[in-house]
Amino acid sequence: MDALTIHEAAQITDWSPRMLRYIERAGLIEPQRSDAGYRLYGPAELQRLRTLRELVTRFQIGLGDVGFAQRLRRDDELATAIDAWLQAQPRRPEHVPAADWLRWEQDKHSRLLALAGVRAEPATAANLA
Amino acid sequence: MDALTIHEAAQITDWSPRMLRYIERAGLIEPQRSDAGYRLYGPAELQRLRTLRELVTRFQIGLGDVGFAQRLRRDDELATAIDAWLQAQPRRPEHVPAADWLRWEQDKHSRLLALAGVRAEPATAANLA
DNA sequence: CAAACCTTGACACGCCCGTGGTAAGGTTGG
DNA sequence: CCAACCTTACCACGGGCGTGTCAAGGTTTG
Repeated sequence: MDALTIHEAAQITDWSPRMLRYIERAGLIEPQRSDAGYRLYGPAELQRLRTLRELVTRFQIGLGDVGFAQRLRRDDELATAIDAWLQAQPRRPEHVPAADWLRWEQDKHSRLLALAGVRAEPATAANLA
Repeated sequence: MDALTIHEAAQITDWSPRMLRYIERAGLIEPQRSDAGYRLYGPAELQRLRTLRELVTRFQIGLGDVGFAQRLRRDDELATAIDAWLQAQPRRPEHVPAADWLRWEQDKHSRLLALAGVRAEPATAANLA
């Protein structure tokens, strides 16, 4: 059997079993189930779990954000509406708004991460998948 | 002067002054400032405030979600990475995952909205902008 | 058959989000 | 000049997020 149980999968992907269930509930990674209902993580799921960790730590985003991106890609009406709204940006010639937002977004975890010494490796977007 | 102060803008867009400042802090709508630093909301900002309200109430999303979409559109590396991750969906033939996620996402506000009697009008995505 | 897993559900905790309020101080206008 | 606005900076508060732990019960395995 090349499918791992939740504890095994957790151990080698550096998540907790709790978080694996949470990630499933968020609709991000839904493993197969055995006849008795046990979660079975195959190689694909394991890889996905590892890259998910990469994603959230490297860009300082939450699982909810990834879920929202998924919803964006699934719900065309939502994507179109948001796109339309964002496109109607007021002409702001030499203002730099992205930086502000980024700073605000990242302030959340800044101290925590500084303390934890988290240092994102310069992995390319391509090798993330 | 066709630019409104924060209270005036709040009143006619049905936000609170507090939320207008919050929205600005989130990098979503940043009005001009007068010499003394007063926020000045022009017609464009007012329209954007109204459609923003439409957006969040109709799709049950948060300001953080809109901000994240904005970040997605601004940060190409992030967009590429997330896209790559989402694209690597495990082949799941007859499973319907989107519904679960949607339900989970919407459970947050369901009771509140039900009580408040919020009823999204079937506005099209196009007329939202 | 007992130990060691697994399941779902619940309680807890600290921090963030959306929101309101208030205080201390600057600006505007009659 | 004073009332009525504006600014930023805080405290508060309910609910969500990310996480751990525990209980009650079913499953797998030596």
